[in-house]
Amino acid sequence: MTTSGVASQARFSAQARLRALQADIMDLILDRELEAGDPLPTENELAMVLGVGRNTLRESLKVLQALGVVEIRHGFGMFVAPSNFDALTDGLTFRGRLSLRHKGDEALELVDVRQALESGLIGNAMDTMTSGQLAAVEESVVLMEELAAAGEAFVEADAEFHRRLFEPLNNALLISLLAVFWKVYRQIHVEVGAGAEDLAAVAAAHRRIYEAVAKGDKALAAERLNRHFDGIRNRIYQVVG
Amino acid sequence: MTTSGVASQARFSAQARLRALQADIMDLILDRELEAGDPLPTENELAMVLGVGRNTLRESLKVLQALGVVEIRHGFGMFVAPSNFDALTDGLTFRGRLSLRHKGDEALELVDVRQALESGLIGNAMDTMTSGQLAAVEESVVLMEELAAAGEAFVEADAEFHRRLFEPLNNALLISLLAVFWKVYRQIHVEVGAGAEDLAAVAAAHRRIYEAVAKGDKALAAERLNRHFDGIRNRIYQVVG
DNA sequence: CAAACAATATTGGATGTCCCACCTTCTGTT
DNA sequence: AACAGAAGGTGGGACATCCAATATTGTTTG
Repeated sequence: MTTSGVASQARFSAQARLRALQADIMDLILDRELEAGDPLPTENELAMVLGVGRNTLRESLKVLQALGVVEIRHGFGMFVAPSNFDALTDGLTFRGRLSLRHKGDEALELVDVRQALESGLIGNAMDTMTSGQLAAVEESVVLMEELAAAGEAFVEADAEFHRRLFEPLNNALLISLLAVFWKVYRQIHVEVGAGAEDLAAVAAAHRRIYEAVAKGDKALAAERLNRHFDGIRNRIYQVVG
Repeated sequence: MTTSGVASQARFSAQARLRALQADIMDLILDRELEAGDPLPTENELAMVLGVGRNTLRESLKVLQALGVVEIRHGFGMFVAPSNFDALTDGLTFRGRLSLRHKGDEALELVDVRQALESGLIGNAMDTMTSGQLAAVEESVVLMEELAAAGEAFVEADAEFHRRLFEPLNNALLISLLAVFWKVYRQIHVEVGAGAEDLAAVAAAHRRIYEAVAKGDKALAAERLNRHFDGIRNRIYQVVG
């Protein structure tokens, strides 16, 4: 039933045929019960099996690579890939930058979703957070404060803070999504050139969030996360007027 | 600074070059201040400008199409596209199906994220929900009940219920993400072949959610949404357990 | 004059072929 | 035994060529 011949004469639109080809490749992986890391047939072999030209096949393969389905290693082969959300990052970043030229709607929507995820899940994360994980969060706060005192930006420490905050949930998909939103926001932020922010104030806001988490006060932690995101949202507002 | 020559001799990895080409195309769109719906140069022209072969360019364009950045219309041209998350859907669906062959981790993670978004945002949605929107939600409930009474599955009505629930937030990105998670879950569900579920019970669960929303009780609505997702999670457990 | 039809130009869709770049593995020498 | 180099196989990339779809233009026809 699967691996339905894409090469059949069907009068599908071009886009539908491309997606059908992608589906056929994915079905082939599932049919052969390949797992992450397993090798796929060579390009020529796949093109033969699926009944399409090599260039056509490559177009689909590159899409699947971007989707994190396959990993392509030059001179070695193609393999079933572990999760990868780089593609989503790129796409959303572009959307966000494009929207900033107008009303910034998409950029704001992105912040809204990230806020919903973080403030909505902080309670769950606190439920299973170990003392070691809590210490790691504070470590990020301290690093941010040190960098702020030195007048240096702390993009990486900021990202690390949020990542560690939700590590206890043990949800790779969530971590990936948050990373995507973080990267997109950061790119937009760079684009906007908002370099004049108060580093110390940002670091302090993160410490307040940490303190609420350390106290075990879920409502307060969610509230302070919301305040943090309000600040981010305001920065975007300032740019798009 | 933008549109850096990808064709330069740099010894980047193949994947990095592909992504650089994609970035160049997106930069070109931003540099020329094109907006959604505006036409892009032809394939040949773009290949010329970016200094790559047409097949190489096409591979990048297909990726951008999958990411919802450009829209390609056979025989007409290429245009800056409106948002499109079909690609994300496909990739996540594949991941979920693949994970079901083992422990189902990714499928469960997906449900967790969807649950976090819905139960975390239901309060915000209720804040701005109009009476008309509330009526639309009930309409979906009634439809589900009718279909359940007739013994028919109500996949579409179920999806519509959740979509309408969060329409008040006016966040296209969120709606898209929820739609993605819904489709992925549905595909996994079909794959799993869990057809023997109690339609009436599912419809009743949705009515209880609606009633909590109608009463304006945010905590209760969130609680009942959580119960609903617990049921979904259990169904996945039954399959992979 | 207007509507319907047909020819054409333009654009993307697809394939085959050729050569290059990269990685692994084998093999032979030291 | 260890290292170096050769060899084979893989994906990367560029053309050239033809196919297919769409919109436009021009002609025909009522």
